[in-house]
Amino acid sequence: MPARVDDVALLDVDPRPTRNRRAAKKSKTRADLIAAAAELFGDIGYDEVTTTRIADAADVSQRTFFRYFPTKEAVLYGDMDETLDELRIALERRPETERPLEAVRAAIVDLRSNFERHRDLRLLQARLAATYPAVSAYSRATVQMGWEREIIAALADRLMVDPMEDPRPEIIAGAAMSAIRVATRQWSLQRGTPDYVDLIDAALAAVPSLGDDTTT
Amino acid sequence: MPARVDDVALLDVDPRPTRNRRAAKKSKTRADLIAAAAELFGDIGYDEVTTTRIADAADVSQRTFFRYFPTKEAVLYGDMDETLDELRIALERRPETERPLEAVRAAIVDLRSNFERHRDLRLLQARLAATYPAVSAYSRATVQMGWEREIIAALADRLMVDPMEDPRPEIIAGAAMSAIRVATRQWSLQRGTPDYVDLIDAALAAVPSLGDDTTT
DNA sequence: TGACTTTTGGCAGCGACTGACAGAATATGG
DNA sequence: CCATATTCTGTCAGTCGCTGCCAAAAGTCA
Repeated sequence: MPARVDDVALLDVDPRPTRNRRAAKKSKTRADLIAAAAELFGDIGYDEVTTTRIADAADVSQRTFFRYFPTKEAVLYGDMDETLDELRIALERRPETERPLEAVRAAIVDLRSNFERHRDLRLLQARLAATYPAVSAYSRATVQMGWEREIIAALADRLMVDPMEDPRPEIIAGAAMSAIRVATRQWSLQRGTPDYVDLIDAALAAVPSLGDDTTT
Repeated sequence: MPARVDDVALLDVDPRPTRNRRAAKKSKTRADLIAAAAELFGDIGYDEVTTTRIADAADVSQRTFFRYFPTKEAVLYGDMDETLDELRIALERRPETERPLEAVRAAIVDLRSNFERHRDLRLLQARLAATYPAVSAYSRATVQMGWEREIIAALADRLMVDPMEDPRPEIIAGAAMSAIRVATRQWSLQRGTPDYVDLIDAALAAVPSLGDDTTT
């Protein structure tokens, strides 16, 4: 009696208000929206999918969609906040003795588990960014800028300088982001066959002595 | 009789179809839109001005506005195509013997006349980009990406490499763009008092040996 | 259970942007 | 100078992303 399974599941739901059903429901809705969006974007394309359609697929109203994500682009990069948190932590963990660029490189290698966790989503993001100008623009202006901000903050701390005055943190971060962009493009074009982290690692290795304190 | 002046001006208009009245009218409309937009943006703000309002101020319909500019942001950066052309030419003029980053630096110094020509517009762009996320995003995703593309193409030519394979052109370009961004921010915050080109020059000087062929 | 807070849906609306079409302006050949 | 072909413009109607508002539903806590 397979129907039983559902019954049990239904009965399993505590009819009494559980302490944080709200939080659970919210994160479920959020995950549903991200999943629905990813599937629709993958199947149909980015411009071709409306926010209403995504909301319908996740069984919420369009109004609710915009309570969870500020823009249509944001739902495609639903992993961003989490990833930036991990990047920040990875950067903080690097020993002070490391040279700036080496610290960035090592921190990104530490994100390997994140990359694997979101592998399919990353491939989709890269593919859509290569196809749709709106996605490309969002990636540059919001996602990559987010990464850059974290890197700049970490490097400014390390070098003990004000990043508004000393251009070096932003320059190193810009070079690193360029390397990451190249690696991501190569990875996407090869549909994820080479290891992503290895590609980034190799691209970052092409950044020369940049960031040595000896240049001060 | 000051009225005469107008009469003469009116009579001066050749009633016969001049060979390129169209082209003249088009460039006038374009210039009018840019000027009207700049004034409104400067007085009221970016989000606060609608495209219809800009079109009205330039005495055209909103539909016509969008025949001249693909987006509202584009009219604020109406000098972009012209500037990118000048940047490309300046890069091509650099002798092959120059090291990559030095060529970029020198090419940008050569744009001094462009910067002076569009000084007020540049200050406005920088100010609005610091205030309105939409402008900031457009600046990053479209304007700065345009500069970067030119620099990458020039460096790839110089180094005789495929920029899709070798990450160095994009890395050097990314570092240079970061330096330019820092300089632009400083220039904008100081309301244009220090010379813009000098600031960029100084920021670019902070980019270390990056781009030496010796790193190959 | 009942009062309180948070989340949701529906609606109405704004503004950026687009396709279609008809009329005005302009270029071109005779 | 005129007729004709070409290009540009305004108008209109429509789509879509996104927002404020309010009332209903769901969840929390005593």
